[in-house]
Amino acid sequence: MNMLKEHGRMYGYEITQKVKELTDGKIQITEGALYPTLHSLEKSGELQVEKEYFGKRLRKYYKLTPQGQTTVAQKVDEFSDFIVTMKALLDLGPKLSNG
Amino acid sequence: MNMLKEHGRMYGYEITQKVKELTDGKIQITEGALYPTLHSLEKSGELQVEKEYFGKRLRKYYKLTPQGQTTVAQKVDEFSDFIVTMKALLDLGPKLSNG
DNA sequence: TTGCATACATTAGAAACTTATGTATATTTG
DNA sequence: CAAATATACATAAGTTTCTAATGTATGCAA
Repeated sequence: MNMLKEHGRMYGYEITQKVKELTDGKIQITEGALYPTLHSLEKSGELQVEKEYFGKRLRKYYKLTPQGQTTVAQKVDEFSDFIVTMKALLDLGPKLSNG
Repeated sequence: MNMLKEHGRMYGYEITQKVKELTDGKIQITEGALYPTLHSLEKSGELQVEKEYFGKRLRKYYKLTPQGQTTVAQKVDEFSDFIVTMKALLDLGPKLSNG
């Protein structure tokens, strides 16, 4: 969801490729994980979908709703807090101080 | 497992309390998650157990085997890498640089 | 024309968690 | 002193969420 904030709108396959690219292949989002999640987020009003054809191939572009933007900001904050907590718990100071 | 490295040996209930304390209550390890994991790690040779009685109450003290120490170091490294990857993916530079 | 990439989707099975329950001892509090 | 809470172990049912597999179809390159 965070990427949608930065990229405006993206379609499923694009998300899998972008994440793979940005993480040097370390994180691979499988279709079985992604598509049900997108459907679920759409249903709960976090995402809005726009169907478009690229040639004869369907693309479903997803973008954040206002509600989705709030949720993203909140989730990213929570994740930041989690990292801070884990650094304290695992004593990860030196290795991560310069990312 | 990382805490075992630092504390030498700990028993299950102690682990739940220590994690709660070190994380200001943000992470609560439930018994249903902890005990099966400890049993599994013991079975796979990562942990060694020493049963002792404190009064009439049994305590099972767990400590890392040499194999377990290797595994901990490896897992902590993996987690550090993961955080670095996620910082890049989520653009978390400012908030966590001095986390 | 065969294989790989793009693009969607679902499903079976596995893994890992939460919540609830169970047993028993020890301590604190009203 | 009784009741509640804390200590200390453990298991089990149910949920969530992931991976791996499978399916359909188009586009492109070897």
